Amino acid sequence: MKPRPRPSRPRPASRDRALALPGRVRAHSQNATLNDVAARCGVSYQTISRVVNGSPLVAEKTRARVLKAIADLNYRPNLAARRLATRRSSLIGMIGSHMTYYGPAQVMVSIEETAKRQGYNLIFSGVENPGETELLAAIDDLCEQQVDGLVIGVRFEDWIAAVRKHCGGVPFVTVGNRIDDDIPGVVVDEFHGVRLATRHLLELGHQNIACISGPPDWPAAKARYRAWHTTIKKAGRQPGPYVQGNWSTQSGYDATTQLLSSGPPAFTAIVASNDHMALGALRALHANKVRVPHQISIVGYDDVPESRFFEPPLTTVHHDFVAEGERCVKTLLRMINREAVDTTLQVLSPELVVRESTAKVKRRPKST
Amino acid sequence: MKPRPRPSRPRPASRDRALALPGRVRAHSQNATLNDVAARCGVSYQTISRVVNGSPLVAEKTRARVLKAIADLNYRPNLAARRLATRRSSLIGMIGSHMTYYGPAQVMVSIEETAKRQGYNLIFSGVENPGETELLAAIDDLCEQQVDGLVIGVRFEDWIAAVRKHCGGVPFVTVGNRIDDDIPGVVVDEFHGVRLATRHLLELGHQNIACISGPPDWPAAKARYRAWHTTIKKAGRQPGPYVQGNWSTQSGYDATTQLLSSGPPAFTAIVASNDHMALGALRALHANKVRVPHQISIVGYDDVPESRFFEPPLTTVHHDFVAEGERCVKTLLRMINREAVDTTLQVLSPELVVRESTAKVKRRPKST
DNA sequence: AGTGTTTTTGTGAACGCTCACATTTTTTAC
DNA sequence: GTAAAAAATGTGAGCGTTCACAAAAACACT
Repeated sequence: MKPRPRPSRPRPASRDRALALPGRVRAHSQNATLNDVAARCGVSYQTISRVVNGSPLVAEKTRARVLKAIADLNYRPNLAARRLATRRSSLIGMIGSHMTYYGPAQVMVSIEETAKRQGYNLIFSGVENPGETELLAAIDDLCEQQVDGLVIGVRFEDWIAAVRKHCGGVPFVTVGNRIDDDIPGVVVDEFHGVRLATRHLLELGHQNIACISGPPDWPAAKARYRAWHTTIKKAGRQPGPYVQGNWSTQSGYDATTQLLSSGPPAFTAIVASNDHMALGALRALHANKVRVPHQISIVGYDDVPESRFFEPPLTTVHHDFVAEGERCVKTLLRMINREAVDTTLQVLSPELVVRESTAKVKRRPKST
Repeated sequence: MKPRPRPSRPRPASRDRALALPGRVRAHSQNATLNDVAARCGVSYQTISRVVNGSPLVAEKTRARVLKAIADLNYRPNLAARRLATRRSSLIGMIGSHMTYYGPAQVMVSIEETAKRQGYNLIFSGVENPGETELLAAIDDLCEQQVDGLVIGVRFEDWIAAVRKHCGGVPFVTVGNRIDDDIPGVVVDEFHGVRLATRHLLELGHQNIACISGPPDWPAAKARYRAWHTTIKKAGRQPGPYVQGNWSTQSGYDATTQLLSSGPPAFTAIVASNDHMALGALRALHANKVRVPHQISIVGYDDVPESRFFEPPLTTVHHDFVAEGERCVKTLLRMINREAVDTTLQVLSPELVVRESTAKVKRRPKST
C-alpha cells in the first residue's frame, strides 16, 4: 500500500471550493447530481433515486417528469458514490498476462463480454512476469478499487495462502490454472488435449515423438509436457527428444533447429505446445529441407484461426477459450452473490483437429 | 442510462445493519477503515489519512506506529470513497474492438502498462460491432464509472458531436483513428506504410499490383486502400484488381481465390492490408500452385511476430503499436491534468520490412 | 518565564448516493 | 363520508475519504 502520488497541479475541486459562496454554488460544468435533478422537477432526491434504479413505487406521471429532467440535465449516476453507499462496485478485476497472445486475449474478451452482459465492468491488470510480489501488488490494487470479485489468470499455486490473504473477503476464481486447492476455477483439460494429439501420432505409427514445450513455469506448459510424456510411456514407448520454448514462433524455430542439429533426426513427429511454436517448427523444418508431413509429422495446440493456413495446414488441438472465460465469470458471479458454487475445478474438453501436418510414418524409424 | 438491475439476494449490508447495536458494531469481516486504524493507535483519522497519502507533516514516531497498525489491520484505502471526495478516479477507460487481433491487443496492453506506471487503472469496454448506439452506451457506462479520461479505439468520425456530448467534461483521445477534428490522438501513418510497400513493389518492376483490403468501415482499412490506389496512380500506372477482406486469414484466402478465379492472373503482386490476410493469400496461392515470390510477390502489413515465419517469410510493414498506446496515454494524462496539449494528431512512422515474399518481376506482365 | 514560530494533530463539513423508516397522499371498502 | 389499506413521496443518517481550517504541542529565542 504505497503512498499515492500527489497530483502536482492544484486540484480543481479545491479551487472551486475556495471561490464558493455560502449559498452553495455549484462548480462550473460539474456533472448534475440527484439533487440537481430533484430541484429541477420539484421532488425529493429519493424519488429521483427511485426512478434511476427502476423502483416500481413511483407514480407514472412523476417518473415521466423525472426522466425528462434526467435527459435534459444529462444526469449520470456517480458510481463512486453508489459504491460507497452500497458496498458493491459492479466491477470485476482480472489479472492476466500475455494479452498479445491469442489464447489469453480471447479469454479476456470473453470475460469482459460476459461480465458486461451481467451488468459488471472489467478492470484489467496486466502482470507480465508473474512473480509473487507483482501478483500480490496487482491484487491489492484491484481490491482497493473495491472489485466485487477477481479472476486470476496467472499462475499462483505457490502463493495460495498469500493470495487468499490479500484478497481479503473478495471472492476469486482461476482461469486456465489447475490449482488443486478447492479454489473454484475453469480450465480446459490440456493434459487430455495433448494426450489426444500424442495418441493420434502413435496411431499413425510414430515411434519416436519429440516435444517442444512452453516455459515450465506456466502450468499450461507443464500439463502439456506431462501429457506428452505420460501418454508415450503408457503406450510402452520411450519419449523422444524434448526442448523448451517460450511460446513464441521464434522459440519454436530455434527449438526445432536444435532438435535437428545432431545429425539426421531419429524422431518422426513433434508435439508442439502451441500453434505458434509449431509454426516456427514448420519453418525450421522447411529451412532444413525436411518435408512435413512426409518425413516429420507435427501437431500444435490452441487452434489459432491461422493454423489452418499454415504450410501445411496444422493438425492441432482446439481449445475453447471463449467458453473458459464465460464459465469462469458465471462462477465468480455466483460467488459474489453468495450462491452455492462447486469449488472444484470445471474442466472443459479440448478436441483434436486433424489437418495436413500429420501422416502415417513412411520410412522405418531409425531407433527402437 | 438504464435502471441498474437490483441484486436479488438480500444485501449483507442491510442485514448487518439490522442487527447492529446502537454502539456501532462493525459488520463481520468488513474491511478496516481509516477510523479503525485511528482508534487502534489513538490518533485521529486525519493523521492516518496523512500517512496513507505520504504527507510529510506527520512525526516519524507516529508514522511508524500508524504504519504498523495499517499492516496489522490489513487496511486498504477505499478508492470509491476517495473518488467521491476528490472527484478524481485515477481510472482511464478504453473502448476498443477486436482485442483478439494482434494490433488492438498490443495497443491495449501498452495502454494498460503505461497507465499503471502513472498510477492509473484501466477499465476496458469492448464494442464489437461499433455502431453509434453501442459506442455511446459504452461511453456513458465508462463515464458513470467516473473515469478521468477515455481512449477511444474505434471509429467514430460520423458521430463526433454525439461522442463529445456523451463524454461530458471527460477528456478523450483517439488511437488508431484519423479524426480530422482537432481531437487529439495518435496514429501510425498507415497511408505512408502502404505507400512504402507499394513503392517497393513498383521499384521491383511490378506493373500490375492487386490489393486485398480490410473492411471499408475501418479507417485503417480505408487509409491502406487509398495508399495503394494513390501510389500506383502517382507512378502513372493503373491499379490492379482489388478485393475486400475482413482482416481474417480466411478472408485473405477467399479474396485471393477470387482474384485467381478469372484465369491466369494479370497481376504480379499483391498488397494485403494486414499480415493475416497476406497469410491467407500465401496459402491460396500455394493451393493454386502459384509460387511466391517467383510468380507473384506479396506484402503484408503489421509485422506480426509470426510473419517472418510464414512460407516464405513475409515482406511487410512494421507498425509500432506499443508506441501508439504509450503516446496516447501520455497525451490523455496531460489533458486530464489540464496541461497544454497539441490537439493535432500525432503521427508515427511505420517501416518497411523486406523479407522473402517479394522479388523482381521475372516474366513479362501480360497487361499494360 | 514569556513570546513567537514551526511542527504536529484534530475538527467539521462535504462528496453523491442508498438505506430504513416516517410521512403524506391517494385509493379502496364499508 | 369515514376508516383502513395501499401507493407515493420525503427525511435523516451513514458509507469512507479528503479538504480547509482550527487547535495543540514542541521548539526557539530573547
